[in-house]
Amino acid sequence: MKDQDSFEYVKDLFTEYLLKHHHRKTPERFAILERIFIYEQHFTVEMLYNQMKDSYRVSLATIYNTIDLLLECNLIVKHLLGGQLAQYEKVSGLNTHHHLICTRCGKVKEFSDKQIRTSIQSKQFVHFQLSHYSLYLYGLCSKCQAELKNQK
Amino acid sequence: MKDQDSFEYVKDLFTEYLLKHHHRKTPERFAILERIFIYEQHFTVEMLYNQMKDSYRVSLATIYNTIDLLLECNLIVKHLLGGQLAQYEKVSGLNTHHHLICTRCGKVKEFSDKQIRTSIQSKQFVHFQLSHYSLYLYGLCSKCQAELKNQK
DNA sequence: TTTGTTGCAAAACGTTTGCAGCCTC
DNA sequence: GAGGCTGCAAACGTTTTGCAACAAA
Repeated sequence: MKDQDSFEYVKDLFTEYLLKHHHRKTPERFAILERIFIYEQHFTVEMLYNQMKDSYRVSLATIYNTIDLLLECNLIVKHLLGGQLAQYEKVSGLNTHHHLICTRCGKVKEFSDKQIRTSIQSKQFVHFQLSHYSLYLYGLCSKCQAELKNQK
Repeated sequence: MKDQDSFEYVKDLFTEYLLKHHHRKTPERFAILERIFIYEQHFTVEMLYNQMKDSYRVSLATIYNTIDLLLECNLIVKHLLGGQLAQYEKVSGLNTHHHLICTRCGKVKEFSDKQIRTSIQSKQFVHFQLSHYSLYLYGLCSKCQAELKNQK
């Protein structure tokens, strides 16, 4: 059995999805998927575009196209955190985490809390079929707290 | 003591913020604030711009400017839910709610759950000063569930 | 009087779209 | 061979910016 976070496993899932929905298995799509699964942190389309120049050059249109497919099959999630660009993140197995976002410098930090996870996941909805969720906590990071203090 | 959700109360808070930060108390800013606090649901800049034509015409630049100020003093919150436009919402007192978002039709519904609220609000952070948070649950609304079923 | 704010229009920005040619299937 | 996919560039729509005129302090 393959490791659920390995590229091979994810590649299989994506292949299966493409076949099922009669989409084509193009080399561009797999090159993009491969690059995405290297990121440990959030990534943007711009990062992907610039950093793939050396390995397998693809157009922005293709990147957006592929990202849509990956979102549809839940291999990545999209975060709109207020900056210019949308941020994306690979979905890695079981550990859903939450986000701390500094409203001053925009820095994003992840954390995980079992009690919060449980309270959300145990919630039952009558008319809603939950697939995933995002929790964003806004506030000031330690650095910005210190800087604001010094300004006074 | 004024009702915490009344326009007069909110106006006072905004005035105080403007004075404290040496911003000017312009009629445009209060006209925008007044219109915003009529909305019971989310609103967009476009809605604000079109609907203020009759009462007090302001430019888009001024609307964006004022919205930034209202965000800074936590009288409204911003939601980036994936559509073209950013959505905003007035902050009304104590009842923080959460959002159910249909990934197919984009419809947004609110709900509130005490256990979820408590688990989030009781969380302590060492290096982070929490100001507010947003929880978005993605999935399929009942209508889209039915429509997908019929397609098969 | 000073200078922050406004309205207007142009610019900027990420993202989407149209289209001819290519390459899966 | 049919038609989905790609790259390119133009288009799109929201948001930001520059600037002269205005008005709050």
